[in-house]
Amino acid sequence: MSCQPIKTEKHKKEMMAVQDSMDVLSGKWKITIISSICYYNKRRFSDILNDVSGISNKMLSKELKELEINKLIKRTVLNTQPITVQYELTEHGKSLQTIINNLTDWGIKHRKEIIGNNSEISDHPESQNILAESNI
Amino acid sequence: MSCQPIKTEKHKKEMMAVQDSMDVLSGKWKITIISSICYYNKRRFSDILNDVSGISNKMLSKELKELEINKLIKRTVLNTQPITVQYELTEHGKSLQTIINNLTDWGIKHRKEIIGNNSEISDHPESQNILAESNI
DNA sequence: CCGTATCCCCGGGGATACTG
DNA sequence: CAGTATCCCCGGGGATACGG
Repeated sequence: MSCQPIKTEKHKKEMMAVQDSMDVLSGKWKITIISSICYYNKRRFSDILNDVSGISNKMLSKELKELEINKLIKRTVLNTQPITVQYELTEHGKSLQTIINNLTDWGIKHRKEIIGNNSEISDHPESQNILAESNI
Repeated sequence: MSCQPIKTEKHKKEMMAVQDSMDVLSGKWKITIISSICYYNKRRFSDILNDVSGISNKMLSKELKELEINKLIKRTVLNTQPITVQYELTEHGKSLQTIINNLTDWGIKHRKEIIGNNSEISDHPESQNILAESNI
């Protein structure tokens, strides 16, 4: 176990890196917004507003701005009447695609997992409510 | 473009899956907590408290409970004096390892990216402050 | 050591209305 | 359509103290 301190150093760096990611990606709607833009390639403000269920225009505007500052998305004003605005991932933003895909796959898997486990615990339909606040 | 509706259906499902993931993983500290447990394999309450800089015992307790309800982590009380509690990933929780690793890699990449872009914009050291609230 | 309970404050964030 | 401004409320979450 003499290698423990070295392992710990490594883990600390890994933890810091995760924190760095979360500084940019946490926030109630960021990941979902990015997913919308990612899957549709180019997406307008009002479209994202629909994609991300529950978000307000105020929050969408705010989070888009933050993502833009962090160079993850690019904002383009189109010469339409009335004006529309298009959002797309930057090259750097596109490096998140893997993560988005993983999260998508995991979401599907998780849904199955939870439903499966619940029916193991009890057959009562009411027990479905146990799944922790999955519909805030 | 007659395939557009089909594509849209697919994207909607993908978006829903991401939302499902985020229902469980969002929350100010969840991902970082999971990372700590993931990298150290088994981790005690007080250790996680140290790993996740800034978190309070109240929040750690709360988020751990939620993760446990969602079957991502397993809680074990050890017969030590005084009592200690150990957390580890469940099998289902381990399926997040890929995502954690990706987030770690991306964090490192992102840090380089932002510093790089900033020095392109300006040589002034003060411009470092532009990086959006990366140290809340 | 591992939490829970209590107090309390601030700001996240919704609803609505307005401008370019 | 895209976004900003204003108002306002509720609960997230910190600090502290205590119990098992």
